[in-house]
Amino acid sequence: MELQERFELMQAVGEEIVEPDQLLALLEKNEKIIAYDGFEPSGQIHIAQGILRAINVNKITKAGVKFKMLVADWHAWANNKMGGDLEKIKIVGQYFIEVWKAGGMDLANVEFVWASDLMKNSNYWKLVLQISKTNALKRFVRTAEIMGREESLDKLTGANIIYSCMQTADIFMLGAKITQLGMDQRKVNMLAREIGPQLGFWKPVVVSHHMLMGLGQPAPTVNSDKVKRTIDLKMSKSKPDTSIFMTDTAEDIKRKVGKAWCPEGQTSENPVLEYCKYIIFEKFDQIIVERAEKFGGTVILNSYANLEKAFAEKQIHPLDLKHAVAGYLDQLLQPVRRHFDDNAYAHGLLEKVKSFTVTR
RNA sequence: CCAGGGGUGACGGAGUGGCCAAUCGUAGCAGACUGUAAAUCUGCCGGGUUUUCCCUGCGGAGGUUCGAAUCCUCCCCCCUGGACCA
Repeated sequence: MELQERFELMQAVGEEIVEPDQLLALLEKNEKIIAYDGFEPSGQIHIAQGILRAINVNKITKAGVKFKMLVADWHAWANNKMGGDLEKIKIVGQYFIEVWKAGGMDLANVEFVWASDLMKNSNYWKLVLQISKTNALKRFVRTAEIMGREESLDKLTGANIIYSCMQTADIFMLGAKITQLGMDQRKVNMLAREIGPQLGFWKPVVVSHHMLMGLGQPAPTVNSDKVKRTIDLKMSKSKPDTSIFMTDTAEDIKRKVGKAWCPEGQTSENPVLEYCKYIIFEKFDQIIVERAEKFGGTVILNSYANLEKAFAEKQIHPLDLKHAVAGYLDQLLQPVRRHFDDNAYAHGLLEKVKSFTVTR
């Protein structure tokens, strides 16, 4: 594949790339490149981590980059997920892997890595310590948003500081020249760029993907910072009715999409349109919106741009669009549901995960 | 370790011996209204399938009292300042 084409695939993934010319240089070397993303097993997995993650991984592996999916069990433990119960976290991690395997990800160049295995290497903890020594405590505190935490000395624990150092160490232990996580993870990735060379490693290229927004009404805009806003809006499993889980039933999807925030004619911060753009048009060539004759009959939109234009001009009513979106999402989730129905191992995992209480 | 302040339901935050399952706000849920959602209005919002009924309950364990979220004792945790350590 041509260099330019590979670069464009990466650009399609990166809402922000630091820095593009360094990415280009990296691709140009034509050596084996590893990109990674990490996940705290913290409850049910939603479509942003499932479908969107698969779409992006597929682009990256298509560009000739190997992808490592880090199951961050110890990180989740440090961050007190699943009540801080490592055994539960590991079960959730196994469930995550089952979802990914069934969720349309091309696995040929994907490797699943458990954090608890990664850190069996004693160099891991040596590196964590080295990293922790590079900066004043304050600097690590400022990365709190990667854990979904406030930058508050009262609320963070020592484990949260270790977490930041671990996540930085992960990059180098995995050999990741590209960190390909969500926009909410940029602070640690930036830290890694800064201290990688100091510790004799490389400066990873940070390719941050878009964060899918939740279905609920967006909070009023408090700060103008774009990254903060993204994080405010992002889909969160702690609000179950504003995120669609990978194993939701058709009824769940209908209900959740039906309740979604979707002002007529408004194209910004509109989750229903956003899912069309980032998911449905990535998977289908067109969206068929079925409508009663009195509302104009069925229409076919063959690109997101056309849909957005029609919606802005109020030619497409939110309710009709919602029906269509729910249908397409349901189609995409069918194989996952089927896997969890047919496979006894996967089914058992899901039942367990559903029985666990999610903690923030 | 010492002194002072504090721990209340998903969160914020009242209540300081009976009228407290616990004011109020937010979130959540249900309904009404809009061809969606939102806004607005109404109801619910610890559990028991209805209840003027029962159970659980205000950090934990005991105690005083006819009666405790409210008083006492011990313990745990958090905050502020200090001591100790360096």
